[in-house]
Amino acid sequence: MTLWSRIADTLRREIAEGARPEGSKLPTEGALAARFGVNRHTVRRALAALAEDGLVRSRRGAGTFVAAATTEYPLGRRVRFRQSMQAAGRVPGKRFLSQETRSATVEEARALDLQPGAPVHVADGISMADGQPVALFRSTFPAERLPGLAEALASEGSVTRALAMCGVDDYTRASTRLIAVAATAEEAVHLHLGVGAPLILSEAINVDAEGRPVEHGLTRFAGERIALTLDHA
Amino acid sequence: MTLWSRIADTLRREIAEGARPEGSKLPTEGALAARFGVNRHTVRRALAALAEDGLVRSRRGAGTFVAAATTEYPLGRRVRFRQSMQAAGRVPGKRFLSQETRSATVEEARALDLQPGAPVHVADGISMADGQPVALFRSTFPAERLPGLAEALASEGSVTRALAMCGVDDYTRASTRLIAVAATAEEAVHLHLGVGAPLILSEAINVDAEGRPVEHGLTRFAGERIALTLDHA
DNA sequence: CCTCATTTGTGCGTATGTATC
DNA sequence: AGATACATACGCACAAATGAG
Repeated sequence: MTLWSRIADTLRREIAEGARPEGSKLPTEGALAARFGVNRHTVRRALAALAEDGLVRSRRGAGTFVAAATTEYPLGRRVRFRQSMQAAGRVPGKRFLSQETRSATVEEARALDLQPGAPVHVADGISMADGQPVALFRSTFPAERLPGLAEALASEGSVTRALAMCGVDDYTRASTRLIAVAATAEEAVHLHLGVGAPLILSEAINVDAEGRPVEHGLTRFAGERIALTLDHA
Repeated sequence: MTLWSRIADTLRREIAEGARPEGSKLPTEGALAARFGVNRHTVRRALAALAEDGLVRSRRGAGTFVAAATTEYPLGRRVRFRQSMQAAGRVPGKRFLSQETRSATVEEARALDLQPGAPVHVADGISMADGQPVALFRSTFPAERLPGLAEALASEGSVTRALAMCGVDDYTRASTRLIAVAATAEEAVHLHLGVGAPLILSEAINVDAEGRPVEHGLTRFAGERIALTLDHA
């Protein structure tokens, strides 16, 4: 219909067809204006529409870039990052930022059903999809119940496999709480987002087959790169 | 910071404080430009930001109007329209459009775990908040397991109470699937929306305490009047 | 470290189209 | 039919952030 919507559709198709891969830089607004024979404002209107759909992201002084497609992440009683990413056709990745064993805070003790001050093992890290960071996590485990977990986490790089090595063959999610928060400066750096970008903060408790808590997970998802889906089956 | 964001914030607060009630018409773009001493384009940028947040809606030739506040509707294992609306400070309402008992389609039979062709009771209706339509629903029940449901629905006007009269004291949601659709002409009429308005189509299965399906719900929410929230605690 | 060209973001002025009342 | 009001589009100018050198 309108000029700007035709331009937006043209760019949309170029992105969908793969001619403009994820992360690639679009031509400058001026160049696009010349290509389509319109004013720069008209191009900007088209780019605003694409940005609203989450297809592109612009950075002042740098340019406009094709955003990564959002990955579907189902939330349910069985939540496995690795499997979910593979099901979504992405290559999962994980990097640990730090690990430590210390006394539990009041909140951690309550979440894990421990005595206050009991030892817990805490791991911080980044979850990635196709090499791009999509979430920051902090996992807290009851240290006394899971001896050798620190080494297992480091060697396996997988929560599921590390827990299996500590005798926890299976675990399920008991609860999930979701709130929206703005990215802090540190979070923004790790997730390659701007400060204040919307994050989904997920607080989860995973329990073993007997219902005893084995992990307290605090995950901050990059809201625009991950779509959470609910399936309480 | 910017001119347009300051103008947007000013208008946002006027709306939040109730100085500009729902449905009221904002001053014309020209009038706002004069009031803030800026160009009309700057006012348009501010109004675009408000429209993106869903706070206002503009109609060419008519003006810009304050949109009705969205109602929060939590989705989880226990989903009760009446209670959720009351919790959100709204007066819930329900109107049945039609009811019939017939043979189940293939999809309905699979959803309710019935033999194809088994009798089902189907109720169509409108859900309202503060007298305004917010959703169209179609509930399908296994007729053989719930004798007398039709009369119960008609007399009680509540799914929860009607099921209770049929011996289902409690039910929980087993699964929810959400997709976005455009409103058909008929849906638009019932929901007081334009044709093509975005709807959220929710397909849900509710089960009794033993896990047997008791209701298959197909609900079309007016996307701009209801915000679905997920909290499966 | 600083400079500087590049690129997006903001803002104003103007004109025309088009739906609404 | 006419006035009003929003939608689109062009042109110009400057600010602010980026990134290369």
